Amino acid sequence: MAETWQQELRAKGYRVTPQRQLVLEAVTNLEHATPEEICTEVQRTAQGVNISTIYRTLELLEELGLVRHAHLGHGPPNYHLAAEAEHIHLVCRACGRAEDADPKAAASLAETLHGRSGFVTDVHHLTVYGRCRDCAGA
Amino acid sequence: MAETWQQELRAKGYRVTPQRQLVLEAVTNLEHATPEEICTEVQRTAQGVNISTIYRTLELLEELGLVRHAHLGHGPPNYHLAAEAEHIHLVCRACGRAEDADPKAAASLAETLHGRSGFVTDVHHLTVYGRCRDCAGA
DNA sequence: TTGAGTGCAAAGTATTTGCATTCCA
DNA sequence: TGGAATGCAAATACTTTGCACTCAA
Repeated sequence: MAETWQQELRAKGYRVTPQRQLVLEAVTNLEHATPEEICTEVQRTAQGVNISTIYRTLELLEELGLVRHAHLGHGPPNYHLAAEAEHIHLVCRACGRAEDADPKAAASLAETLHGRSGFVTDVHHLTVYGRCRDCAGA
Repeated sequence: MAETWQQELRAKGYRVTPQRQLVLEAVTNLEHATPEEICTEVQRTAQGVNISTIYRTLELLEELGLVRHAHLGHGPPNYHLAAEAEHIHLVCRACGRAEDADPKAAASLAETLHGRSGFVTDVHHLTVYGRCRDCAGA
């Protein structure tokens, strides 16, 4: 059976703390959330947890490959589980809403870039700006 | 002959100021620059210009469609002339460097997204994260 | 026991805003 | 001249850091 993330943490000399467990749970439950939102979620269970711990933990979890983040426009980054189904983000510049899309749409892009520049695309980090159907129609 | 941007400004009730001219010149010369860098460039000519004017001016110029911006990672956004040859940005998550690529690579992506969700992709705002040839090899 | 992890407060970076003053039209 | 634009300073948003204390191993 696969190694748990707790075991992986310990194996690398890190410690398993309640804060880390809560942050990972929050990322799992919220699916897409900013550090601030994750903090709020974590504090529902443990109100003492500080926002700086959230930042430090997210950095660690990302380093371990458990979570990923994407930049959806001007604001803070958006975290989600790495294990979640991969997807790309479509952000509407008019109404600001974000929707998810199938990463297959970017397959040809990734292939082309790799062929031309040797660039290896991180598809689940892809954010596409534009106008959603509603705003494009207007 | 085409309307100049100065005429366009006046026609919309805005004023043509030295600051606005300098900001547009800076964006033109620097090609890719953050608000901070644009401010520094502008101040080489007019040292009194304030950073807040840079932000306000960039917002205006973008609204007029003269400049565009893209988010290249964590830092501040990156401005360039809208008239510049369109391109997409490839940002390496390992070394942090950004390179430009042909927007044609994203044509199929844009087409797919439009077909499936009606989303109109803003191709020149596209930033692709991943690993550049050098870092991918390592 | 001990040093990695945390909370807290302060600092840092990026951006926005209120307001008195300036200057384009 | 009148009001849009600017400079300045303060405020805001997001994130990082230093340090003393805590607790997982």
